[in-house]
Amino acid sequence: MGIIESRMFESLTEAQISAVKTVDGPLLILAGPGSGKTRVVTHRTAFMIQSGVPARRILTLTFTNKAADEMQTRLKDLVGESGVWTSTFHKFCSRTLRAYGDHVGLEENFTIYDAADSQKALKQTIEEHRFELFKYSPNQILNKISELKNQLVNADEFQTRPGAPLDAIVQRIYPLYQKRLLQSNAVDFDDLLLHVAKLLIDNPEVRQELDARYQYISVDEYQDTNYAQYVILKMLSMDYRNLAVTGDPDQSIYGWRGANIRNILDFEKDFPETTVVRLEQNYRSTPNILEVADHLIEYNTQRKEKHLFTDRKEGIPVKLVAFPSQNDEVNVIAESIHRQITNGSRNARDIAIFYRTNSLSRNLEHSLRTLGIPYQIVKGHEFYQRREVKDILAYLHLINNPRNDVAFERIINVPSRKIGKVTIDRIKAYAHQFGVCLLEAALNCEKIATLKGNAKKNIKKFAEMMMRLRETATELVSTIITKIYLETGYRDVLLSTENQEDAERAANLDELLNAAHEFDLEYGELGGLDIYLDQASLVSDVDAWDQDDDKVTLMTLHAAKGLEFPVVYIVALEDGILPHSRSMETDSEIEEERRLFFVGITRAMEELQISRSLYRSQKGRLWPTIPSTFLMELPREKMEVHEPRRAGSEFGDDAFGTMDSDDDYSQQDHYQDPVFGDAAADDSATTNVDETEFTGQFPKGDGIPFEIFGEQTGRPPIESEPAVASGDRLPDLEDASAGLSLDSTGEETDSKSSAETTPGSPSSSAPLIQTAAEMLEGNHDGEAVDQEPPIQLPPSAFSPNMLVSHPSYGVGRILSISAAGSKETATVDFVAIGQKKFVLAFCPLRPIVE
DNA sequence: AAGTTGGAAGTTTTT
DNA sequence: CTTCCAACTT
Repeated sequence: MGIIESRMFESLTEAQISAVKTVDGPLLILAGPGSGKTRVVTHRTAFMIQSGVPARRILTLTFTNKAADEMQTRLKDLVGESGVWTSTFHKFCSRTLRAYGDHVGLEENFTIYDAADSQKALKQTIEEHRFELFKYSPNQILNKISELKNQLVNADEFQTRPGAPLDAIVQRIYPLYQKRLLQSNAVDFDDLLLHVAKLLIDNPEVRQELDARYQYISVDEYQDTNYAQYVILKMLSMDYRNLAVTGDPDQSIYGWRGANIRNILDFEKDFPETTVVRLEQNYRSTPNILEVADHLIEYNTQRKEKHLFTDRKEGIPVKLVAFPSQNDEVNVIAESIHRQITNGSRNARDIAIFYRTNSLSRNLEHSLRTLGIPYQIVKGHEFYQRREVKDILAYLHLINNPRNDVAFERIINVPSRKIGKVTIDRIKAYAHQFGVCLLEAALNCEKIATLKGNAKKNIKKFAEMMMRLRETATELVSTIITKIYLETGYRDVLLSTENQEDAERAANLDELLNAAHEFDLEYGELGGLDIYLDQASLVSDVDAWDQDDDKVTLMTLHAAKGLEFPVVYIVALEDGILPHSRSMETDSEIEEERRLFFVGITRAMEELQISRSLYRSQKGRLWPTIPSTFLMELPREKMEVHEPRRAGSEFGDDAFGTMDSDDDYSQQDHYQDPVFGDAAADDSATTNVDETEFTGQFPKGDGIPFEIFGEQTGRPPIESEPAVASGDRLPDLEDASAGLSLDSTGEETDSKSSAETTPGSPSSSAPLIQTAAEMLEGNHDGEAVDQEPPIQLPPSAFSPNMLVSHPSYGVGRILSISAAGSKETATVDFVAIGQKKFVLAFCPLRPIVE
């Protein structure tokens, strides 16, 4: 062992070695981002095996299959095939329940309901008992039940708080929902943990047995465990207290799912004999990136003080950029990525873009696709959420577990069998009356008096077909699926139409079959229908991410945890997005949002750009944004900042209200101003690069009036993006030097980029604004229209002889200006169409900075 | 019974 | 903007 041991340790630091060598007793590894945590855990496991711990006594728990697979692979590299069980929490619980489920009323072929299934089950419960929900949604009730389950509160244990109407409703529904799940031999996600925890609490002999089986347990991402998981770990570590947990309180981002950051903060109280190892050296990021992360996270109070350090070279500054519009944001990022890839400085796989909400990926996708940049969106559920896939899975579920009523209802009439709602209701009534599942009721359709004629015949046919399919349950999954296709004709129906969409669906079904075939090959004897369905139910988003695929990665900040990329973009640092509007109520929610941002920042190895947009569309409307408060918490003097900055002096007075001119964010005040709004402020905006003055990054006259309450004026909110004028190409990540030189010269314009972008080129001629009428006509591309969209500009922004651009008429030169004040009018000579007159206060003219 | 249409509502993160 | 659901038509 000596030789192996020394080779194994040679690449580790002292702190890491001490963690690796602590095999017995509780161990807490506080591992900062990029501190080589996975290496430590795998080396530690390898060390245990070499020290003689039987591999089957070791259990490694992670949150995602991706993480579990990686551990497995890396362990294999160290010690070869070992037989250590590496699993996600949920999968571990599922396996445990398939063996011991009888203690909690489950048969081994139970079904795992996903979120949609759970919601259907809840809705069925509500419908069946005719509950009045008042103002509450099924989802709110489900969330509450989920919360209770995470706290291991059973249906019969729930104490309502006085004066909480939701509690009262939940108290009545929860037991019935739970009863329905058990009757269907089904569990929801939370049940997987709840049942196992209860099983261990209520059955000392089982607890003892499992404790002895898993004598060495190690847990990844411990900061994200909830109470149920905590109890499970505790119960499994009573006789054999060899519990090693790894985590970072600063990366706890699943509080909303019941994760309790106290689990890690209080670990030493729970296990007083704990060995604590701190891994604070970061091997991933440059000092510049690390400092931004460190500076930010200092604002949190709920944490263990930790100081990240690194040996790495300083690298380039982190960029902080404000874009005029979200289209600019995504386009500039996409162009930047495009350049990096085409000039060979980066591979697509080196680059990632993170966002707070999935909906933000849409624009990014569009921009990347336009430039032909390969990308992958990390959203693992997507495939399994497709209708056709869910339908076939429902057949599989029903074959595996005939009591799965949700599956039954899903496919009883898919493909169409002329079985309608009335018929189904009659089956349900019978099932309810006799306490049987829907499939059994269907089998007994002869006995259902209300059914007759064709309805009865069709039901019977369906039930008999299901019984035939049931006989295939023990065959290979791919065989079962093939038989489903044959018996139901589902795939043929799709192929029989000319419909392109149906063809795609059929192709997806082929893919499903292929995947099942691969599963059969991979798992062999260890596979089987229930294992397969577990796989399908317990995928996490990040599981779908393919590290080796040479594509730009797009993912949520949540999904990004545990990963790293040389180049990272984080977008939409805006109030209400990050921090998210639904997570701004309490300090602890804000702190979690801050940790989420911290996680995003610390994924970056070499380059990082953080951006926001001055406008963002939501629900199809364009709104002005407020910068995220987190942006104020960054060490701006160490960063490369491209933010619009208020310069009231531009127009000689403080027409836009009082503000603290030293504070970039004081412009927030202007979002309240119904007349000039922030857009006016942005007009005058200068860009602050490293706190120096105007650099011309933002054009004058890109002002857009807006109404906070768009409806009140009868005019819809702005529905098109405010465009960037030519020559105002924003700095991007790979353009660091350009941005910095601007800074140093203090020059007003970026002549280099204005030369690149000719006025009138597609990227610079997007319409400033469209009226509702234009929208209706689909006039998006700046064709001349009679109606001039109203744009307000500060009067003094124009002067004779100035070059201007108009979204419809293109480029022109101002000939003269008349009648000063609010009716100030300009006569403009357009290159394309000749002279035109405009009232300056209400026209979309913008100066072209020369 | 099935398909179509209209309106309303909801939109965080995910095992 | 999207999705879901209810009411309507065929």
